Amino acid sequence: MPVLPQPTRRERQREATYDEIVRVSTQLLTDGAELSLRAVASRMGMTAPALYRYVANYQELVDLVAFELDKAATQDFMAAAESYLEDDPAARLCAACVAFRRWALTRPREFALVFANPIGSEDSERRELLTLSTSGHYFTDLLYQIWELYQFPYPALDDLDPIVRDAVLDPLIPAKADHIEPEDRGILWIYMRSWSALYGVVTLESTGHCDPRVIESAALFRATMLDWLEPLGLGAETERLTAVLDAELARDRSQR
Amino acid sequence: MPVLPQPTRRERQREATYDEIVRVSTQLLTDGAELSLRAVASRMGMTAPALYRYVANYQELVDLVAFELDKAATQDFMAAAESYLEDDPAARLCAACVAFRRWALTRPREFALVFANPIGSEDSERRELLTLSTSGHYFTDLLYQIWELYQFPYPALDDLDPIVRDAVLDPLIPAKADHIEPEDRGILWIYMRSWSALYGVVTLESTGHCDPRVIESAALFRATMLDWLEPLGLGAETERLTAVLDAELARDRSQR
DNA sequence: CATCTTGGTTAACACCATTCACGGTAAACG
DNA sequence: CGTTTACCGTGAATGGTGTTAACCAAGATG
Repeated sequence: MPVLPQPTRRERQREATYDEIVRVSTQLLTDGAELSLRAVASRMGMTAPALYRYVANYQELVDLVAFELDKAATQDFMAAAESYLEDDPAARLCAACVAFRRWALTRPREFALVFANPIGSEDSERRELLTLSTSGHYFTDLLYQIWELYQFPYPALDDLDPIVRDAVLDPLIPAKADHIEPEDRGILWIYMRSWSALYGVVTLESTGHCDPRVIESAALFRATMLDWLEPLGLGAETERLTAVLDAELARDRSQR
Repeated sequence: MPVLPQPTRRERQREATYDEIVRVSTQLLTDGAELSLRAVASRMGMTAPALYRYVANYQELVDLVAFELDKAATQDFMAAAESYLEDDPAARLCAACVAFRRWALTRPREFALVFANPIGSEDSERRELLTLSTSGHYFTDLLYQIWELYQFPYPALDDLDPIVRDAVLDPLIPAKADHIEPEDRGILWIYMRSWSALYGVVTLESTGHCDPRVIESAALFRATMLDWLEPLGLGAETERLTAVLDAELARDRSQR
């Protein structure tokens, strides 16, 4: 029944301006300007009310841009990871995490928009969009690859809090979980735990609620990362991965 | 030279309205309304421009309110802690952390204002205010009390990254450090590390970037807390403190 | 008493999101 | 092909925001 032959001219036009809205919005942010409907419209040579033909309200625009920023940032993370071989997911994860931190430090406004944007627990609309987060999928995937290689221990379903069990079986967070066997979903618990640790340091640093010298030295971030090597079965590779971490962090400092 | 005999009538008046501004502002927030100069002024029976006689701009008002909210929240944490004996700082820390989480979950807007409010690294004005944060002082003090009792290991100054060493010797973060001997300042490193872990979970939960069921179950928070018992020399008391944690968390659930 | 400082006012500017009534134009349909 | 309809933009208006400038009255000060 659903026939979608070819997008009609009008549909193409609509999608084009839709894309332009997102493009201009992100551009606006990276230019250091405020994100506002008026500013976006004005840059497109339109008036603000016209944008309401494309987004329901301001918040929707913000969410849209957040999604797009996340997608673009993930490309960065992937690029950083690809400095290392495909069969070395541990090194790739280290590089990706450093890239994540770098992004959070160089673009604090964008970081806050994507990762500190408050989401009401009842707001199912925005929850769904959050679930699609590209970076979340990428990081879970990296973690899964590490597990395939190193078989780090994870809790059995029965050992999990029943509510958490439901949560890992049918996750409402961004996670590429479809290809993980239900019995192995305890891996997602490890993901949440490690993610919350990484999130803590990086948010602390990005928002500046941290001694500037601690940020400069990256010591807190580094220590947190090292703490998580053992639980991910990477204890034997500590030396090698520390080198990877330090190399990536050094690249940061020289760039700044 | 500096003579301050008694505050003149005008000075008292000024301070009174100043206090009222802060009081009305926090009230506004807890009422669920937006914090705006106009709203504050209107509630005080004044006009917005008058407020500029007291605060330089909107951001300064926000910082002022953030400071005040933090102070009030700390009173909550202390009250929760006082359910346990003064000579049991470990139990008190657990209770305070749960209270911290509870506050972050019930008042996400206030939490974001205080703990996710971005602070530029060059903005020394706001940095100073941050350094005075009441909650930070309280938590460092609790941690120090635990150290006095349990003597958990901490890095020697020489083992610290030189930059971090400077940071713990002359901290730019909220920390009650004056009474800690310089050689013992490695304790502050433990503080930063444990704080960043706690901060990660709580921020994740408060902003909603987390599966709602994980929040409901408090499993992530609980696991993070338990992980930090060992490094704080509380490994032998795991059972007792787990009970404390669960009791406090249970009180949360019943209240909601 | 005259002067100056302080703390408030009103008016105005430049933004912001959002709604509504309208019009033109391009697609869709008979 | 002509007519209708749906879409996409407009301008105008509403009510909100922070912020500045000119002004003014009352209290403090010489």
